[in-house]
Amino acid sequence: MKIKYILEHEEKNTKARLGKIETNYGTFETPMFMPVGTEATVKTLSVEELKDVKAGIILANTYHLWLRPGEDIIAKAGGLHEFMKWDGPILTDSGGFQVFSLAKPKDISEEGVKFKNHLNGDNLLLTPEKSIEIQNKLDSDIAMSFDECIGWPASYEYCKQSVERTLRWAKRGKDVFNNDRQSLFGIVQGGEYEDLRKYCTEELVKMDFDGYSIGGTSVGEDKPTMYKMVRYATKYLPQGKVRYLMGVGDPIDIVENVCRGIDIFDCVSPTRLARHGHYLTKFGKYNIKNAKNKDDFSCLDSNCDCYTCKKGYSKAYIRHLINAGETLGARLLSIHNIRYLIRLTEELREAIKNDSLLAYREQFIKDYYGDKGLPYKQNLDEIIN
RNA sequence: GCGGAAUUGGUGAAGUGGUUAACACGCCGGAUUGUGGCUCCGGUAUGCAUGGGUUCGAUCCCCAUAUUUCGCC
Repeated sequence: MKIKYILEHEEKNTKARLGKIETNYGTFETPMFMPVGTEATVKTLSVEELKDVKAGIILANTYHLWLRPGEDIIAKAGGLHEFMKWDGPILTDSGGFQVFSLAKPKDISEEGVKFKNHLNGDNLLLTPEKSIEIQNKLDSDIAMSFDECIGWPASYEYCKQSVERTLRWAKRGKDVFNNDRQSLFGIVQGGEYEDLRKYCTEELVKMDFDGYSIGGTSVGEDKPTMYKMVRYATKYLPQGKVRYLMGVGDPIDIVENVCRGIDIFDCVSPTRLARHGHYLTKFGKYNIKNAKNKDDFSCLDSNCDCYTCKKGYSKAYIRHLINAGETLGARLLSIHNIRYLIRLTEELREAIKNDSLLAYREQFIKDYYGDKGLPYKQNLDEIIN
């Protein structure tokens, strides 16, 4: 079956929504943070650990799995769930972000995008049809349309033609889509221009996707710009379908965008930060490598319910592991960071349920930024109206 | 005991008779957003073994001392 989004409650004072999504591999509540497992693994975590941090769904990457080990191997294994032994929901990204991060403008054409396989130098062409075909074989629960993710800033003219292309690519992908057990999302592009975001959203809605996501964010723009881009899309999206904001995972961005009507987020940050020795807490982001942690035998965050903190692994020990390049360090911090972000969405759900999201947001900012205050000018108007 | 060579920051080391002593590692900070997994960006010797001397000026030249190291007896 396709996924089913059930809207349970709309927060009274903001655009936030409480809901749940039913899939073939279980139901999860939204808003939800989705850890990234590019190579069919959330880096350093076992599936038991993923369950333990209460991940409702994870993301895997079409581009990477296409190159290695190849979608046919995964299909032969019985699909991605069976291959990686994860029995929860999976969303596959289409490769659209690699258009932004790996391909050069000259490699992008109407047909698709040329890539160079870094493993053996092969020239590869990824097209909307190919991306969908791969995702159909991977058998994830949610497939993403192949879009053109552009950087920021981008001119109106470039965004406009890019939106048109993304819409044509969305249509081409939808036409060849062939997997009853899988759902397909459209991706809203349009840069920072409201009329383009609106147009793109409305055209995608006409095509009737199973859910919608917002792309082209966290590509270098400032926060207020990102929040506007989000609002330009959520304004025109149907209430009965799920909204997924791609690539966003700074804690404040999760809070702000939940307020603007987003249901799902994904981001590499908790695992990448972990590998580089950073950890998140209610009171901000910290660097475990700082010399002051050398003999600090307290845990990362005494209020945290993650395995790392409950077990009582100390800052001094984790600092040592990170400095020594031991993978357990990255793993303990990844568990902590992912749990932090998922717990953040749990708290947001609770606040939505109680219609107290604005107060929660206020307190979050106070705790996380302290005396420094918000690093940007807030616009409450956007959240409320 | 005799003779040679060496001595530059936490480490390995470049280097020059004349403003800021290269580079690398480490260390100390910071960055990281639909992940091309050890990446990127900063900072980090007021001093070149010690004491004398030559010189307008010495880390660089000379002498002595110390230490290390090699060879010979």
